[in-house]
Amino acid sequence: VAEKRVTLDDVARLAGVSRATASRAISGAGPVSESVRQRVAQIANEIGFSPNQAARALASSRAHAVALVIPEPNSLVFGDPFLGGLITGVFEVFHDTDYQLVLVIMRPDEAPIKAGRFLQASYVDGAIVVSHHSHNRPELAEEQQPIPMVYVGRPWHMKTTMFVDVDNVRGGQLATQRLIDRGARQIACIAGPADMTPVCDRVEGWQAALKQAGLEPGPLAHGEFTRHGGAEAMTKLLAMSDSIDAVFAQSDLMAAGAIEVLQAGGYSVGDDLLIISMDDSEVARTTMPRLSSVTNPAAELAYRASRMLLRVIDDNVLPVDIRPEMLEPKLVLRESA
Amino acid sequence: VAEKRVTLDDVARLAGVSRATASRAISGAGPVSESVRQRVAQIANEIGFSPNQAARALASSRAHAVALVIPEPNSLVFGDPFLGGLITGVFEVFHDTDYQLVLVIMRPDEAPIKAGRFLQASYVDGAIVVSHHSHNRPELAEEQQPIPMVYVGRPWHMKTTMFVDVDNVRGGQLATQRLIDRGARQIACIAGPADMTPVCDRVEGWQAALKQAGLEPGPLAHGEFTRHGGAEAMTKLLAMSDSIDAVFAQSDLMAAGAIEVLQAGGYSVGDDLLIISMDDSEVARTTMPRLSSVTNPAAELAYRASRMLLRVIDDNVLPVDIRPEMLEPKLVLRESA
DNA sequence: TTGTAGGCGTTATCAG
DNA sequence: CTGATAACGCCTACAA
Repeated sequence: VAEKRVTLDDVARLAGVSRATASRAISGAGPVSESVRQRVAQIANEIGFSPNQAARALASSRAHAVALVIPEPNSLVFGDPFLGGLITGVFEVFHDTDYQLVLVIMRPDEAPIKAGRFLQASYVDGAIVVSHHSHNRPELAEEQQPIPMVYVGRPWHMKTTMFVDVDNVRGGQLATQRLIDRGARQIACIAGPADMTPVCDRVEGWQAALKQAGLEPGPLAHGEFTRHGGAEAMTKLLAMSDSIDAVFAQSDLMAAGAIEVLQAGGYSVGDDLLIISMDDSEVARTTMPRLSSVTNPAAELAYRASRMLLRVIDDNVLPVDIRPEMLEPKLVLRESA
Repeated sequence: VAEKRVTLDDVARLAGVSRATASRAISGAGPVSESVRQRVAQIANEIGFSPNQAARALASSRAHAVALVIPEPNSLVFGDPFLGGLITGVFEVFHDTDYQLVLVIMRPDEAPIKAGRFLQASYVDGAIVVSHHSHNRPELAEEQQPIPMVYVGRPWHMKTTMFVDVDNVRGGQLATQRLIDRGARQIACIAGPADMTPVCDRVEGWQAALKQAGLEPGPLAHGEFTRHGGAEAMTKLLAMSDSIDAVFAQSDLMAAGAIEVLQAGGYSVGDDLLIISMDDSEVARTTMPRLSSVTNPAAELAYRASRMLLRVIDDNVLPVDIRPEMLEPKLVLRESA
């Protein structure tokens, strides 16, 4: 377990070249003759050399790693299909690069200092931040950090243009309009936490669609982006009004929770009462009835965010030259509405 | 974005002490007078110093990071409740330590070299490996790596004692016995990939219970540990025999897939045909009917594995002095069997 | 308790 | 194209 590590010196000595040359040959930077490159590669392989990342990072002042920061509790991270798709997508992109992806999950009860310091510690060359709430985590603001940061979901303070998002206002409109088209008159909304921009935007879209149709805004309830949060919100809504005929839920998981409550209450979902959600994840296809849903393209957002970050840290594009990217949501119809 | 980094030298100078003293004060190692410690801390905080991890790692030859290695495709990782619970649990433990957890997801199509080199690159001080298949990934064998490795799930080659697992043979028995007790006579098994020890163990338990009850072994079908894998396996089983009256599915997700197939085929699950699974995750509580399931305590396994690793890398316990830990599975009854 | 000095394994800047 | 040589920022005996 404790054999002496093989270093670049060993490779250089055995290959009969200087350490500098061996370094160039292995890192692929700088000019090296083809014969030397091959010999060095051969030897490195034989003796099982792998460059010490710490030394490399120290000397080059590049960590060859990026962080994916999620300021949410663990259980939420691994239960939510949107976050799952996002994480998967980001991993997918960085698998094909030289960067190691480090998943940083911040608990709400955790001192801001830990993640803040992490980002400042030359541990990573850049970061992607998702699910950003407003009030907490000031250390996640771009101007606080020495490394480039890309946000998934429009940040509250628009000092940065480095973000990707789906057009959530439009998403809320699309969903609500569908309910209106199906003849619903009192349309409620199950929203996520009120301190996230996507949540506010979707509420705005919901209100806009209702207004345009000349309908009164229905009741609104906020909750966590979980099955349980959706169930609780639905319970609240039923207590607020007894004439709801449709619900716009802001995530598939919340809709699934709401459906359970509705069915327990004797409603026939998709019939007495319509429901439509947002995400269009796997979950939308496994509820009964299956959910009509507005897309929230996790994989595409992940791809765009990753590319955006790589443009800055790899291709030296300046952050000020980056334009935000906005994706169009689409309506996917199934049995629930 | 590009201000000069503040280093330990800056702190030392401003505090009027040597770099060595500043280092001791900040890392908390070695003797420092209380007054100096406070002054240094104060200054460090004022000028926003955070130690460069690369330099620290290089000098101390400790990365202050550990890896959680999962040799499965992304989609499987973020869809499976057992893996989700495991990851969550491991994060939970390391949140409270000084170690940064790095999640390493290996794709099947990925060159072994990438992960292997990663583990050798002094990137991490230890690793936890889960979901280990037999044929692939020789680089995940402990003797191949210079760092301590703990396995979740008994490894194929028993050269190491550093593993934690649930008693899968017992789990298979418990599940199958329940079906027998309910009066089932032809009991099929939906198993995970045949190259994983937990899968083989559960099959063994299934067979043992049947044999002891004097029943013929029912049909067996392998598949991926996914909803889809379970559905496919169930389809195969139905083609193999038309008198199955119960199924032991090796994961909740597989059982959920199987249920869909059965219901589409007109079976009344929990009535005509009993089904029982293993994991006892959230999924078991959201299928219709809800699943009877044998526990596979992800959080507890995560906790034990993490502690085991910490004993070796933090408390200098020798790997040879580590005993494997085996958890007892329990039967949880619901409507499906 | 504190300071001095050497080294951790690479990369990068120069000459040659 | 190659080889010295100096960083990179911190830790850690060792000596004071």
